[in-house]
Amino acid sequence: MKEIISDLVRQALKNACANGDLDLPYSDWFNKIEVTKTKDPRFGDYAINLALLLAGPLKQKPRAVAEKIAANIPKDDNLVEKIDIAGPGFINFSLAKSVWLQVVDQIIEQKERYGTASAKESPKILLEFVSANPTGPLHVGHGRGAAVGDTLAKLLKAAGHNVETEYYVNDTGNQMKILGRSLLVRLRNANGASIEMPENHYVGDYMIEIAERFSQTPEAARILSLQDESQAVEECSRYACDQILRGIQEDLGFFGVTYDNYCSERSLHESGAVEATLNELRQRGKAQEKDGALWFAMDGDQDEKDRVLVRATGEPTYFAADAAYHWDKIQRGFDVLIDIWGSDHHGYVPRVKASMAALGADPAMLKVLLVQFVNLIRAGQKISMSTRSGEFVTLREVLDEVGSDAARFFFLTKRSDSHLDFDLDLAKKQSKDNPVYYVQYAHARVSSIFRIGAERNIDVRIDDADLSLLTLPEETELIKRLADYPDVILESADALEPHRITFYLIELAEKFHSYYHDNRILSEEEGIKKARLRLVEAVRLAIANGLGILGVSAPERM
RNA sequence: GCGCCCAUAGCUCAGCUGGAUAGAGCAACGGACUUCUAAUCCGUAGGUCAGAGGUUCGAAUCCUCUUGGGCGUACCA
Repeated sequence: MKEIISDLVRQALKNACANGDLDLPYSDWFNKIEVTKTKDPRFGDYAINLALLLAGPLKQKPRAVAEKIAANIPKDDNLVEKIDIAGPGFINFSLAKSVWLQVVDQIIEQKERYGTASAKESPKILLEFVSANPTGPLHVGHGRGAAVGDTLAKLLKAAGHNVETEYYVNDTGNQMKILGRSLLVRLRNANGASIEMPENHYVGDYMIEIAERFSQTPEAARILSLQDESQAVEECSRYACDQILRGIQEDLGFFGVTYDNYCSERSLHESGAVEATLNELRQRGKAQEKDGALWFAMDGDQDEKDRVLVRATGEPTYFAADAAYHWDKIQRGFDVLIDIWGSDHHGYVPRVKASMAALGADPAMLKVLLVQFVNLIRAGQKISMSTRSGEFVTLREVLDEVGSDAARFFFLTKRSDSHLDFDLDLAKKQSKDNPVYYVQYAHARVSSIFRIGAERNIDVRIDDADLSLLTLPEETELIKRLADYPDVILESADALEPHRITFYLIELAEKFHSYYHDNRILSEEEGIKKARLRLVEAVRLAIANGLGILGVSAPERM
């Protein structure tokens, strides 16, 4: 919808330049046309502030500039009902009624495609999220990352972007060794030994289950008889990692999250990608030996200090693998890399960007979304969580309690960069307090109107509806909100802020519930009935599409 | 110490990338069910946008400082 306005203004600028009304200092003003929705209906539907921006460079009064722009806007009564100049120099547009009515037709025609932009060829985006270490089950914090990531992927696709999703599996390194040793100890103890679990090892219940399952395989017996301790640890590690990763995938599947690709850290080592990256850094003079280790040389103020790539023991650090991983992403042909990380990793961002710069890539390619922690609230109290003691609430537990729909929706009720209080009691509540039900209920209500109508042998076909019968102000208002949907998709995709969809849906549902309450859809009057049915069907489609992006179901009845 | 993020109604949060008189929802108070689902709706009240400067036509939004929270600051991942 905003595109319509900006097209008009672009045309107006062109005309004004041609006829000498305006002497534009820069041609790129054409791109500075920013159309905003107005807050107050007195200011029309949309507004531009271009005259205020141009006033300075043109050395003219904003209102005078506005007059000149407005005078050059092509007249089209089917499009624009009214143009006003207001306040310090805003140009306000009121669109013609017919434009709004067409929105309804458009939604009915496009159905699930409404709000989606046509696919673009480039840039290629790689979206990496969750990537939790396969050392234990996902906890709620990962759940938030999963909800944000998966929704963002759907959102970017809807906005026409070319995006792939990926999970990076840290299946090597110290933590994997500790994991393997944790399993080996359990295995041996299950076979009569009584070894104490070393400090900082994985003691969670899930490890007991894995050990029990493992001990029933012939593999376990073979490993127990191995003389080579490190090989036994290695094999245990692989088994545990495999089992845990499978569990993670199961939980994610239950949460409606799937990936286009999994990338294994071990494979980066085995394929020589890590070594190649280190060599490249050496050649470029960005990696130097010191104190027996290989250090990454940080340029200027990229990061606080140099970082180790290869330990004195000869083992590469996580950073080395991650530098290789991001380099690998670039070589796979991706133009934009989006990583979603827990906010506790924020200090890591400059490091990875520096590694990209050192390899000759543009660090701006990488956009890191930091997702803040989740506090679980029950009965008004925070549930304390600490990873160290193993006292964390798993994603699965939350899903089992509140369901995937409520969980996904709740994770997206806040911007990802602020802390989220997740109220378990609220998420289960079936009332207006709970925004998930509120939005889903709007969808179910529309569905039920059609269902009931059909049951009562009422003609509920909407193909021949005459929308001009929609004369109530709240009907126009509802349509205007529907018309916002494509803009919301584009803008939230652009800002990488999926939570905007959530808020949009709540507002749309509010408008619908209010309209529904005051007006009978299955009206006695045939024409009005059809027009209203067509309108609410459009509402239903918009809600279904929005919920689809959130990965939340749109039930026919509740 | 240094760095990153955050601070908006009693509570939980929006605020469309610097625009016009800062908005919702809870909670509080007062109303609406013979009707297509009351899992809903309508109304009232609630603010020094943490504080102080600065930038400009214009600031919750940008810059500096202060205060108060979260996180980070490993040859861990």
